Amino acid sequence: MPELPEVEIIYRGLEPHLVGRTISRVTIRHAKLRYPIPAELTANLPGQNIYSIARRAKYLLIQCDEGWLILHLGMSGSLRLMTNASPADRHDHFELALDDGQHMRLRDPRRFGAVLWTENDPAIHPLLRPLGVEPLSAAFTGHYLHTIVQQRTAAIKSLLMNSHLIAGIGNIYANEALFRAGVRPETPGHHLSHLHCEKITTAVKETLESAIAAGGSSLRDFVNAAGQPGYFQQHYNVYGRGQEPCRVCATPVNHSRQGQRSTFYCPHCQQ
DNA sequence: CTTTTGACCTGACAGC
DNA sequence: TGCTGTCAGGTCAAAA
Repeated sequence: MPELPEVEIIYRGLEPHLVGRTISRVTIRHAKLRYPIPAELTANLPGQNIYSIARRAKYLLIQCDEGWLILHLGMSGSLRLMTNASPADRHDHFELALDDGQHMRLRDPRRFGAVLWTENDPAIHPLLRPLGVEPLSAAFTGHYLHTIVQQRTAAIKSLLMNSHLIAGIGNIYANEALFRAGVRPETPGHHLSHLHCEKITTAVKETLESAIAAGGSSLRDFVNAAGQPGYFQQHYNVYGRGQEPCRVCATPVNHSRQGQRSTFYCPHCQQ
């Protein structure tokens, strides 16, 4: 479920509750996620203080005394904080108990998520080091996008979703951003002009920022939420709207498949 | 090097 | 009520 805006909201929601706390207990119920959860966390994390939290792409980074806990929610992961720990569900795989009695619980039915540990700077972790630019950072400019797509034949949607180029744009927001930019998802990278790239970077930032802003309103309920901020009741322009009329021009939205991912676009608004 | 495909998992839903 | 097939918000490794 989590795309970048949701991970950002989770990060903001967790931050005030975790920073400054001490980990009192670690429970691993099912270690087989995308990578095995390191068994030694159970012994090594308790007693460590939490200094800071950060987000990089869709990874959540929790800085402790002796290293960093790296979390990824995959396709179906969710995190929630609770004061009174209810009995664990069969998909509740990992849990941190804090010194103030709160519990942070990871649920992930499909188990594509990850819980990792590193004692080094997470930026050089093998999974994070190859990541490209953060789409919301000042480094993600039309000029930058143009330089990377210029010599590539792959579809712009695939390029936007390539985390080694731009980190953290998932299927929903790739579709939505390209609608906002007025660019067809299957356009080969090297067909895009500098102006196209300016429009796309602006559209990516605006789309992500508005989703985060919409999610911000549910932030207040984060602790009590059932761990499912959902997609903030986003109303999408094209994603999931195959055959439905475009909100701008009423042309039926086209639904196709690129790679093995669903692609949606308005044949009139996106040329 | 770039691009595409397969794999990892479970659950929800449509259709028979 | 099953059963089967398809699809789902991610992303790495291997193949082409």
